Amino acid sequence: MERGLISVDRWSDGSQAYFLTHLHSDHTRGLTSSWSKGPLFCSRITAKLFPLRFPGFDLSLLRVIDVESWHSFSLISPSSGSNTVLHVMAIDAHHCPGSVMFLFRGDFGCLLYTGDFRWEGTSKRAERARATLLNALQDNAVDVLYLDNTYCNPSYEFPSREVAAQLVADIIAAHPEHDIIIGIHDLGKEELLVHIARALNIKIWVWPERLQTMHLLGLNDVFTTKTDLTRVRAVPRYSFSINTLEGLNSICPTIGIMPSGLPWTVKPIECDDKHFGSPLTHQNSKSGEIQMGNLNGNLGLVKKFHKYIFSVPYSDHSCFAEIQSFIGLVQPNNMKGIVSSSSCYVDPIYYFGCLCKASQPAKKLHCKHENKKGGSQALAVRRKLYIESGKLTKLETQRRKDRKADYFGVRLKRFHSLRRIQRGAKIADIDFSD
DNA sequence: GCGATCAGCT
DNA sequence: CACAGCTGATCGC
Repeated sequence: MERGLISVDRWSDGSQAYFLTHLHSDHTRGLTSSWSKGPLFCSRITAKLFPLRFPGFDLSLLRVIDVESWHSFSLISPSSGSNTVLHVMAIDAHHCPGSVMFLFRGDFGCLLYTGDFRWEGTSKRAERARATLLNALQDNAVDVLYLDNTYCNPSYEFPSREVAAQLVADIIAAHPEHDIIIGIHDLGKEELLVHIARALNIKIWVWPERLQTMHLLGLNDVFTTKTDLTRVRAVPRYSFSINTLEGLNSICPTIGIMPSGLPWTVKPIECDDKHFGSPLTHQNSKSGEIQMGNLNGNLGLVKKFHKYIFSVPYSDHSCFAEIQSFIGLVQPNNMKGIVSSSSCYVDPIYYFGCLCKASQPAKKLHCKHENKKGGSQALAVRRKLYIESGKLTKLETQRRKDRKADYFGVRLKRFHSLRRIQRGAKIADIDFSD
C-alpha cells in the first residue's frame, strides 16, 4: 500500500530512483562502492568526482542530470501500479563543487529539495540560479520545500564568501614571515583557496588526494604538493588543532586559519578596530607588531580564539537572511528542515511560516513532534507527502532503554546520531484514494 | 575478516 | 552548542 518512489540523499531500500545532491559524507552515509539499489542521479561534477570517493562503484548506475533543464523519466506509481512520469531539474546550490538542488514535478505535486545550499545575493552564479528557479517554477506552487536549515536562526549572520575570502587573504598578507595552515575538508572551499592564491600571487599546498580532486575540478595551476613552493598549506580539518599549531610553532612561526560559518567555536578573544594590531598580532608582539592593513571595517568578523588560530566566517551554508530571502522567493505551501541537530534544530516554519503561501501556525522551537498535525491541511496536493524517518523511532526506543549513564551525556550522544540519520529524505507516496 | 555502528575528537 | 568530517573500538555476521 505504501512504498517509496524516490529518495534524496538517502540510500535505504525501497525507492525506484536515488538522487544525490553533493558528495559530503553526511549525505552519502549508507552509500558504498557495492551499492546497487537503483539508478543514482547527480550533477555532472558530482559524477566526475564520484569514482574517487567510491572506487569500484558500478558506474552504469550513475546518471547525470545536467543543471537548468528538465529531465523526465518513467516510474511505477507505488499506489496504482501504473506508469507515472517524474520531471526533475537540477539547480546550482553553490555549496561545494557539484552541489545541486532538485526540483521535482509529478503526480505528487511539486517538491523542491535544496540539499545544502548558499543563497548569496551578490554573485553571478546566484543570479543565474535565481533566474533558473523562477523560470522553472513559472506559476506553479512548490508544495513542499525541503530546506537546508543549518543556520535558520537570526543569530547567524555572516558576510558573503567573497568578503570572508578577502579577510583570509588580509590575515595572510599581514603575516609575511609566517607559515599559514588552513583547515579544509575533502571537498569544498576551493573558491576560497583560489581567491587567496590570486590575491597574493602564491601557490597553495594540498595533500595528494586533494590535488587529485583539484585536477578533476579543472584547477590545474594554483595547487601543489611540493612544500617548498609556498608558505600556505590547506590541511585536512581533522589534523588542524591547537596541538598541531603548537608543534609547528616549535619549528617555524605558523598561524592557523579556520574558515567556518560557526560563530562560536571556542570562546573567542574579541577583536575590534580599537585594538587594531593587537590582539590580532599578539603572537608576534615580541618581534614587533604587524599591521593588519585596512580590512574595510570587517576586522570585527575575525575571531581569534587561540594565539595561533584565527576563525573567519566563511560559510558554504546560507545565513539567516539568505534563507529568508530564498523562502520569500519560493513561497512554498509547506516546508521542512533537512538538518536536525541536538539543540539547534529550528523548524523553519517557526520563523518563516508567514512566508508560506498557506499561512502556518506559529510553532515552538525544538518541538519537532508538533509537525505531525501542523500544516498538513495546508497541502494543496491530492496526496500527502512526507519524509520517512523509520530509524528515528528505533533510536527513540533505544534511548529509553538506555543504560544508567548521565542523562545529558546520553541525550547528547543520541541526538548526535540522530542528526546524521535525518539527513536526506525518502519521499513516499501514500494512496488516499477512496 | 568484513561492514555497520558507535565513541571520541576537532 | 557543531560545520563536516576522520580515526579507532566494538559488534554481528
